[in-house]
Amino acid sequence: MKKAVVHFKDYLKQNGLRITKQREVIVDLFLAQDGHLCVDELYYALRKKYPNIGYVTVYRTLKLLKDAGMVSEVNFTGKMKRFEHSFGQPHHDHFVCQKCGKIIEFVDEEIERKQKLLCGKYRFKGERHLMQIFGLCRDCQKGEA
Amino acid sequence: MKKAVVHFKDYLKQNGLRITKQREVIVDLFLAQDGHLCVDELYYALRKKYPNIGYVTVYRTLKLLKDAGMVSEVNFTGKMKRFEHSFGQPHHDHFVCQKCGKIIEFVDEEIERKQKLLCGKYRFKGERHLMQIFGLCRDCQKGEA
DNA sequence: ATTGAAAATGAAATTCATTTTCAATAAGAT
DNA sequence: ATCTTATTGAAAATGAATTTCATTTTCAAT
Repeated sequence: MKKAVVHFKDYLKQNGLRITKQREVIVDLFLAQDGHLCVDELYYALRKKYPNIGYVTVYRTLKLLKDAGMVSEVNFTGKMKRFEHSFGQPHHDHFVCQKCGKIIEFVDEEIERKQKLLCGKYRFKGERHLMQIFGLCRDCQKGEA
Repeated sequence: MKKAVVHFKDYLKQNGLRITKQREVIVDLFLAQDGHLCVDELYYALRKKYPNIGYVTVYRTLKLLKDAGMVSEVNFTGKMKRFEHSFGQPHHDHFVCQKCGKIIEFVDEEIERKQKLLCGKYRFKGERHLMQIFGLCRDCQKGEA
């Protein structure tokens, strides 16, 4: 069993919560994806295999994963929230393609450093940051020519 | 009359739209503020002087200002949208205090440069970016001691 | 293996921000 | 002043997220 799944089950046990079929199925499928899913996408993907699973249960399970520190919410467009893995992942930022909606992650040490510098300069106690670059991804640039 | 107001009136005329009492009042009050207001805050501020103004009119007028390129929407917490001046303002980013909710602007040339570099590296055609640093503002740090 | 208390589920209802609809009103061109 | 048409404001509609609640399931104690 994957580390992440073990971590989740531990979290449940330590908090007096239960391991259910639905939670197993949702977490499995979520972890198998590498993308930035919204609840809808995950829900419909789940429905294909398990037609009785409830929309709200997907919401609730994602919230659990978030509480367990395994998932983080990201808001790109102000529309639906998206969820991404954050178990053993380093901090990263995002490119957001405004044509196809694709989300591309990038890691940059200098940005992390810069954040600390800026906080010092403005006497702000920074805890986390968020950086998103909007534009056109490689594929969508081709279609523009 | 302020430059911004003139610009707005020009925009209305050029688009066959009308200059109304409500629009004047909303734009005046919005421009007089320097903060990052949400619709609610602006609406209640307006109500004090003009109790008959409608909530929806505030929404619509902010949308107009956005279309006129004078205002930009910023999403900080995923809850209500906030609106800030963008007429003759340079691009800037934000600190967001997680205790008092205060929003502090900062401008940093290096971040702008860094964005371009990253786009080159990843072959992404960046058009705009967004950077937010969450944490504690100066005042709220005091209260923590 | 059975039981029973507590947690989880799923459907429906609710909330909250935002958008649309529409009849009444007001702007501004003629 | 008149007339066309945009605008207004209230109410209804929408869309995402959350809460409620009766039913079902888990799992620890028997």
